[in-house]
Amino acid sequence: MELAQQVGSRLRELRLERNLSLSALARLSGVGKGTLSELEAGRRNATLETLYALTTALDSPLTAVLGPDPARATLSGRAVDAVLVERYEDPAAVTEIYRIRIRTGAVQESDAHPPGTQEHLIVLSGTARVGAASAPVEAGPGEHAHWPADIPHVYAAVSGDVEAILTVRYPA
Amino acid sequence: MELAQQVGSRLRELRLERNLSLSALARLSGVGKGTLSELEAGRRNATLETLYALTTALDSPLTAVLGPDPARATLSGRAVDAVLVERYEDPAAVTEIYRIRIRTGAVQESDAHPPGTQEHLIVLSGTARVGAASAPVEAGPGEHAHWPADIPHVYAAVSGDVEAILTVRYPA
DNA sequence: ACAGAACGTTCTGTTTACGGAACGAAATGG
DNA sequence: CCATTTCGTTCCGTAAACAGAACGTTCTGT
Repeated sequence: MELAQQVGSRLRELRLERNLSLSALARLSGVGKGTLSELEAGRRNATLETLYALTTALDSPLTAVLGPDPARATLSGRAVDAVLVERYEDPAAVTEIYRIRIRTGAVQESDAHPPGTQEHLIVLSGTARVGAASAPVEAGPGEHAHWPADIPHVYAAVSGDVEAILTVRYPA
Repeated sequence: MELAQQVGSRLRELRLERNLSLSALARLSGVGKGTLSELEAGRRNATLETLYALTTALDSPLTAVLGPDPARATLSGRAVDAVLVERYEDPAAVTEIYRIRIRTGAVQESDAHPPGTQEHLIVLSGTARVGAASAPVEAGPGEHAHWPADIPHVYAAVSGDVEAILTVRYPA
């Protein structure tokens, strides 16, 4: 089964990253050697208890062997790929944090968001040109930009691909 | 078993939130009625396949039935509580994103981090006074502050508790 | 070169998670 | 007011996940 195979290969990856032999992990976790062998081969649908014993021995969260979280939405546009890292709702506003990459050679325009929306960008690498469509600013590695997003705004990479953290905050 | 009981009660919560009967969820998910009954009672160690069928029918990520992620480390200091939201490693640096709250009435001092470390703060609510110990700055809701963290620095809340997003980036 | 240990896979018997049927209780409706 | 449906739990036979043993193979060390 496909799910079992995905879990199996992730399990094997984690084990090898830690330079553990299959036998060693079996001993550490208290899981049978044969069980682990077949799990890694994707020939078993593990029980939660078994998975928990293994991930605990691997000092990993249980989620490390489950697929990428489908709730972690990804948005792809002309020049920007974004993956949602976190989303909070508080009484006043909704805050979303994205890990984004801006590709060179293209400009992405975004229409106005709800009134009061603000965006912050912290650049990790590359140089970005972002902000209000009428007055974009540049931000290099380690720098920050901030603009109102309730008017049309743009994202572009000036030099090299840009890795950055984008925070969007809009009234509830 | 304790793990099974936690999963069971979360499963029941999710089902009730959606106003589904146990029988209806069993039908939707293709899981046996008896199986689901005993799962919710915490009397079974579910198989991944079964859990996946159930969470899919509930339109929830698989992680919704697993406990809170223990990898989400929390740090508590004199004035600051921080929960790690995300951590990336790239060839050049490590980036950590925290959701933090700064309590009023106390000042937290932090010693110098590794050379080259930078911190960014985006304030969601309240007014913070943060930055180099020798030259802190104020940032109100929606504002941003940025300082080198390889020297002693401070965190304080000027008015009301401060909710904010803290990004720490230091060379690998 | 050979003994011994450790490796990962395959086999074996037991336990248990599974789907479905059977059950009594509560809700529904004609 | 009784017939029918739907509810959640319990029972049952089967399939499979489990721990541990047995196996051949590949390291390790003397």
